This record gives sequence, C-alpha cells and structure tokens, in this order.
Amino acid sequence: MRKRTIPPAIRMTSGSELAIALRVTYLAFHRRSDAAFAPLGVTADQFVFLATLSSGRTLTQRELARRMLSDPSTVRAILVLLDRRGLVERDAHPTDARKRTVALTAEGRRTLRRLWEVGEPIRAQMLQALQPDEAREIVALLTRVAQSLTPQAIPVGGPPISPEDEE
Amino acid sequence: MRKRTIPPAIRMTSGSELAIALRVTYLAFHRRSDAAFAPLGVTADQFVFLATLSSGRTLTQRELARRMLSDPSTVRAILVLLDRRGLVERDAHPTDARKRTVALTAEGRRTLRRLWEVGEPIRAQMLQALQPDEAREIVALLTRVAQSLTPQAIPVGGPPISPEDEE
DNA sequence: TATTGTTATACTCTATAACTATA
DNA sequence: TATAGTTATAGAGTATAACAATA
Repeated sequence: MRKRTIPPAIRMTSGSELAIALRVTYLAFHRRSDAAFAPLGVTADQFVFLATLSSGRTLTQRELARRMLSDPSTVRAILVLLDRRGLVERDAHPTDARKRTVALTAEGRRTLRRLWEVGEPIRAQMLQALQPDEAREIVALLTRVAQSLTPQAIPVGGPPISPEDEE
Repeated sequence: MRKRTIPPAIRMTSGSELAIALRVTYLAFHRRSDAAFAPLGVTADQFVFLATLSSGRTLTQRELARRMLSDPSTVRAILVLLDRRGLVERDAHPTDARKRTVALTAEGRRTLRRLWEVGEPIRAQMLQALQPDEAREIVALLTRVAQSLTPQAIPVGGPPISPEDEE
C-alpha cells in the first residue's frame, strides 16, 4: 500500500463531510434495522423504546419522554401502538394518580429477545468493518460529538440502571 | 491524568454501543438542524435534497431517488413540497417525455445559501469537539461502517460532480 | 400553580400498489 | 415489455395547543 502523496494533516475535514457521513451511516443502519424488524411488526424506533423499557426500573411516560429526547405526545403515540400490539402495559402509578407507569408485557419481553437476535447480524456486520480499537474510537468520538450538540450533557444511553434523577 | 486501571484492549466494544452512539449523535444533529432551518420553512431532509440538486448537473426524479436512497414516491412528495415553496422547478426532459428534470429556482439557490449559513454553527460545534486528525478518523470510520451496511457500495455522497452512471 | 397525561390536529417522511404515458 | 412518473392510500414519527385531573 503506497503512502498518500498529500500528507493527511494538510487535508482539513469539513463539517459537512462529517454531517454527510453521519447521515448516510445512520440512515443505512436504520433502514437495515427496520427491514430486519418488520417481520416482527416492530420498527427500529419502537425497538429502542422496548429496549429502554427493559433496562432498569419502571418508568413513567414523562421519564421515558426525557430519556428518548422526545415530546410526551410523541411518546404517547408510540406507546399506544406498542400497547395495541400487546407489547407494553400502562398502569396507574401507585402513589401519584397523574402518572402512568410503563412496562413490558411478557410478550413484549419475548419479542424484544427476538429483536435482539434478528438485529445482531447487522450490528456484527458494522463491527466487522472495524478493528477492536477502531470500534472503541468511533464510539468515543461519536459520544463527544453528541455531547457537543446537547449542552445539557445527557449521557449516551447506557443500558441498565443509573442513579435516577429524582422521584 | 491517570492511566486507566483496565487496559483498553480488554474492554470490547459491543455492537449495541456503536448503534446507540450512532443513533444519539445523528438524532441530536438532525434535531438541531431542523430547529435551525425551521425559520426558513425547510426541514433538514429537504435541505439535503436542495444541496444534492445544487451540486452537479440536472437530475431526473429517478436519479434523485437513487441518490437519496429513497423511493420515487417519497422523492415526489418532498419535491412537491419544495415546488410549492418555489424552491425547485420540475420541467419536461428535453429528449425523454417520460422524465422530468429537477432543478433549483433562483429562490431555491438563495434559500440554500442561507441554509448553509444557519447550519454552519452546528457543524462547527461538532468539529470543535474533535481534533483535526480525529475529525478525519471519524469520517473514515463512519464511511467504512456505512459501506459495510450497503453492499452495493454507494460512495458516501461527495458534493459536486462524479462520473454519472449512464444516460 | 405546576405537573402528568390526553385529545385534537397537522405536517413530514415513508412506502406499496395501481395507474398513465412513453420508450 | 420496461421505464418514469403520478395517484391514492396508509402508517409511523413528530410536535403544538388546549384541556382535565391531580399534586
């Protein structure tokens, strides 16, 4: 493999290159995921909801909305769909009658397990394109970029529990 | 700065970490862009259409659909919106009466210039979170991941001209 | 008064299927 | 027959504003 004739330090990366790469990559991933999940009647976005609900303690809709960086009415719309499919259950909150708790049903958990399975090849394919240290690197860099865009510094959604806000 | 006690080589990066980082970062960027473009009455997705139309030669709707990795009817829906706003023009193809060419209007070009301007701070903010070599690195890694997901190997949308398919 | 969730409404993006016109 | 584009239709995600119930 020959050395490039232009030293890499000279070639500046523009913001739009990063924007395009980010967009193309995410969209490719999102579409592949949607296609893989479709036979199970679930979208990629809905999968993220289910995965979020499965990790950690029971959430209220409001907490879910904050966690998803979405509007409460958006969250409700998606929950209604998942409810209709019997994948989540919304119950009265034990101590605050305004709130509703959201939890996976047994079928929701079963479906989620299948979703993790059918999504695995896609994630594996992405990882195979990278060396282990490159995979660490891209996650670290993406995380830095995400934080630079959200000054409120929401940690990049680690799976299970985390010291919860209040309540 | 102290060394980590766990050598980084031991900690494997999982596919879901990459998936989450990709999603969170893209969504943050997309939402920020939408908010910045909203006063101009254009969405982030529409901006990508306009930018694609501005670079290189005139396209037909079909070519645009392939370029955007979208369905022709999706492309049409967006073009109708842009047409209504007076930002694009769809004319009869000179030699093939089935086709329609799509091009920016003068106002489309003016609006696109403004969109580049109002989007610049967001792209700059992303870049500031990275060293120049890191910016190159993340673009390269994202591109590799994107290509691993799209076996048809569509090059990651470089701006202007490229040796076009056929026609 | 502030908060949680719902309702009504609307817009964008997405895609499928049936169709027309042209090549 | 195959291709370019349209139409009709539908569903998913998004958000705003007005509202009811509760804290």
